[in-house]
Amino acid sequence: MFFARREVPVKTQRLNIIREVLTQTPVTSQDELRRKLRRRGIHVTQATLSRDIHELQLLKGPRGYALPNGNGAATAGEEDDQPPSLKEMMDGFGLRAIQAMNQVVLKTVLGGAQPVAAALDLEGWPEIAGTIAGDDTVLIICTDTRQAGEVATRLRTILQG
Amino acid sequence: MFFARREVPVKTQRLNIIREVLTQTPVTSQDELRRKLRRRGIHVTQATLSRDIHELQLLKGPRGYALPNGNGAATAGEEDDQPPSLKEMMDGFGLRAIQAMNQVVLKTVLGGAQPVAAALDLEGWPEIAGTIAGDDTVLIICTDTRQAGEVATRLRTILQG
DNA sequence: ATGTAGATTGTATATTTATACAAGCGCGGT
DNA sequence: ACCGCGCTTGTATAAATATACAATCTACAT
Repeated sequence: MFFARREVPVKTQRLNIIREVLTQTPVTSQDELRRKLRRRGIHVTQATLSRDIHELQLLKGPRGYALPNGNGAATAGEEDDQPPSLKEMMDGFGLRAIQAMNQVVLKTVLGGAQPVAAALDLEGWPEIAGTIAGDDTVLIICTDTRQAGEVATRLRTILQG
Repeated sequence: MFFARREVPVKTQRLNIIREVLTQTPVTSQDELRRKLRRRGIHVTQATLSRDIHELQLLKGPRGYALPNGNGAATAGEEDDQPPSLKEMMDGFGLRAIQAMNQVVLKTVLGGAQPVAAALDLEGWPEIAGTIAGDDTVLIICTDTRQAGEVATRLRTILQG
């Protein structure tokens, strides 16, 4: 018995073929995928496919497995999209916070409003009913004036830390 | 024993809350979702959630369940024209309405704010002075606090019916 | 009221997916 | 050579998800 020279990691090759199969035919279970791969000469178990699917970050919906959105290309890429922390965003973009009745107007660098608002939403502060972001201004709506004062203070603290 | 009057399909309400929960915290299993709903007073079994998830066409990826991409509203339904009704928009995108003084903050699915605001403008409710839409938030400005309360209530009714 | 059809849900279970564990392989250092 | 380390995989099984079936419940017509 001898083995063919291994120029390419078998696994990588298999991952590529999996993606190809998915663009061609719908696949609704790992076992179905296993059978389809077998027809192409690739013989692995369901367990391996489970791991492959996880690695490819495939999504499973009612129509079966699908490639991750858009940027499907980057294979081995592994940077986590950690939700950006509010502090980071504020340090990077935030300028100042001004209270106005039950609202707080947060000025940012041009283009910074959207990301700051997103980070703020993610924090889910209870005082905040919602935010709306323009280009360099985030409007923060609080349920009442007192809460707005609270929020403004806290934002200023972050701005200075 | 008597039953509360059923003004609203319990199911629709639950579906809305599921979507909201998903925008706030990651959910990696149906049982986890079940526990999170229970904290909000909704008590159903895993089997029901499995069916709900299928109906919402949620996607499951390595990070857990996620809302369907962008145009999540358009179901298998074919006909789409006419003036988009507010109800349709709310069913498709709306999450919840929070009153804040003379304003109402309406949270929506990401990308849903613009269409919902447009539909709202089209209705021309007299209590509403104007609306501003971001990505997932519509800010509704009313002429006074009382009117805002009225609007918030009506929006919630639509969300549940 | 009574009946019927369609929805909705829970229970129990089948199906599907994830993973703990151990075996095998390839590679580099000793 | 041998050892050890990291990576990959299969087996067996745990965990998660989907579904058949039956019980209600709702709406609507009789």
